[in-house]
Amino acid sequence: MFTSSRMSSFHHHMKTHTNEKTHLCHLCLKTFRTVTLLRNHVNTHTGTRPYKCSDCSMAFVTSGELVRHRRYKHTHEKPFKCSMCKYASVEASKLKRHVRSHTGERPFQCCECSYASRDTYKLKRHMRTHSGEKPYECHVCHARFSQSGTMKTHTQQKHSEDLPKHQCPHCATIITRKSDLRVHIRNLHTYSAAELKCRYCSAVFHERYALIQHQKTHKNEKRFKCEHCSYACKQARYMTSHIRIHTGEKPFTCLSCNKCFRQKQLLKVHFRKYHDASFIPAVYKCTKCDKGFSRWVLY
DNA sequence: AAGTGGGTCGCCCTCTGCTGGTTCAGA
DNA sequence: ATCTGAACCAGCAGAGGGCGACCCACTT
Repeated sequence: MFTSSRMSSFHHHMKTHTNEKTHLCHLCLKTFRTVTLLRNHVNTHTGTRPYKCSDCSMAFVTSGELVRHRRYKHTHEKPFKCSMCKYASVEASKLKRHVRSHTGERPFQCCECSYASRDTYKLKRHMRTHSGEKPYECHVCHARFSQSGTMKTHTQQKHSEDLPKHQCPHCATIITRKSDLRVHIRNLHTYSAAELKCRYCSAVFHERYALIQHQKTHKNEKRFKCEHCSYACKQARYMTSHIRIHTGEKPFTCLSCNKCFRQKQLLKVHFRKYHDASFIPAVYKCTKCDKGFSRWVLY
C-alpha cells in the first residue's frame, strides 16, 4: 500500500500503475516511462558511461552499477548474509541462489529428463547434453567441448609444456590431475579395516600401497623350493617339471621310438635330432675359443 | 522533472570435484 | 594371451563472482 504526504509523489506513484511509456528511443523504438530511464538506455547504445570507478578503469551507465562494482572489486562489502552459514553476498539474488543449496530447492526443470537445477545457467548448460552442442574448440587440435572448463583442462594437459603436477603426500607418485590424486589416495592410502593379505607370504596389511610395496620384495625371490633337494625357482611351472626328477615320472612319449621324457621340450629336441630329416643342427661358435655348439643355450 | 540508491532478472564466466570409460604396463 | 588395476581423460554438475539492463521509490 503506497502512502505519501506529498501530492507530487502520489501522482508519480500512480503513473507506475498506468504502464504509460511515452519516452521513445529513436535508435531501437523501445519506450520508457521516464527521461532518466530513456537516457540510461540510450547510453547503452552510445557507450556513454558517466559513472567512473576511482580505483580502476571501469565505468558504468548508472550509479547503482558503479556501487555494485565497487563492492565486488574494492570494498568487498557484502550486505546480504546467509542465516544458515557464513556466506554473504553483494547482491540479494546471489543470496537467494545460495540459500537453495541449503533448502535443496531446484526450480528449473529440464523438459527432456528428470534433471532439475538450482539456477537457470546450470539448466542451460545441462541442455547441451541433450542437444550435443559443443561451443568450445581447442585452438591447437580443434577438439570440441561442451564446457569451457573441460576445454581448458584438455589444453593444459595435452598442449601445455609446464603443466602442473600433483605429488602424492604419502608416496613418490606424481599425478597430473588433482581429482585423480584424490582417487589415488582413496584407493591406495586409505586405511582398510579388512586385512589385505600378501599373495606370496603370510604378511597382512591395512593399506593397499603398503601391500603392493611388500609384494614387490618377492619379485626376484625364488619362492618355489623343492622339498627333496636344494633346487628353487621363481615359477610354479618350473617346479612341476623339476619334481619329476624325484618321482621318475616321464609323461612325454616319442611316437616314433616310444622313448619317454620329463619335459615336452626334451621330447621336441629328441624328435628333431633323431626323426626329423629336415633338421640341420645350427652351429654356434664361441667368439673366444672357436669351439662349436649345436644349441644356442649351451653356448 | 531529474537525480539517486536500492533492487531484480538474466547472462556468462571460472573454479572445483566426482564419475565412468579407456589405456597401458605389469603380473 | 589374458587379466588386473592404476593413471589418464572427457563429461558433467555444484557453487559462486561479476556485470548488463532495467525498474521503482524516494529525494532534491
